[in-house]
Amino acid sequence: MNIDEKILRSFGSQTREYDAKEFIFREGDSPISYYQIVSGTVKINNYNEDGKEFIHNILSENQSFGDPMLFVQKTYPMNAIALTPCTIIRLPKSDFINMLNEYPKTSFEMNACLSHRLYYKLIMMQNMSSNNPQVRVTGLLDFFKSFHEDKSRFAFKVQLTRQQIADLIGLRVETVIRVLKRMEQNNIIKIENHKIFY
DNA sequence: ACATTAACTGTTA
DNA sequence: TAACAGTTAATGT
Repeated sequence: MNIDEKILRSFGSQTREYDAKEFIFREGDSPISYYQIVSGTVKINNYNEDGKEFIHNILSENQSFGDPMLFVQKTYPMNAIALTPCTIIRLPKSDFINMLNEYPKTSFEMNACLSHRLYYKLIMMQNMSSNNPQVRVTGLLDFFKSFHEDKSRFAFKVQLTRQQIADLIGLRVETVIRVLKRMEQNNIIKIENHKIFY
């Protein structure tokens, strides 16, 4: 979701800076705001019982996060953590609701955005239930490429580390490296000085 | 700090 | 039992 900053400001949004590694919200917190990234990257994650991290998503500029929680009376089931120093616009929940009421266009776009996420969540779930690691990696790359304009082959430069890819699909780095190497051999991706093109 | 390789272990198709 | 993901550890960029 990307809402015009002017509109957000006119409904009372505040801009705030976050340091790298700073929590923006934690599991169990009550949702109080709409969050939209102006600059920097944010990860949405969980830690399982033995402390292993699972990353749900990694977001960058012009993307929002946590917004589904503004429509249900629940606490966050995940954390949002700044990966890099970030500038983030925050719009309080009640003001966000006002905005949706007064600008039906933003409300409609919100629907489209949530639908896109729901669609890819489903696709990712199907891919994740595969024990074939290449299916999982490819599914993840498809998801991140879906935000990219140029759909042609090798046009998308993946901005994730091998470790982040592993944490996003529940595999080990070594496995991710092995799979990526095989995918390069099969001409599915291109690797240029460690950077992945899909 | 991130990526790669190698050698080994355990699981499973 | 051969393949292959995870583990550990060392090494490379």
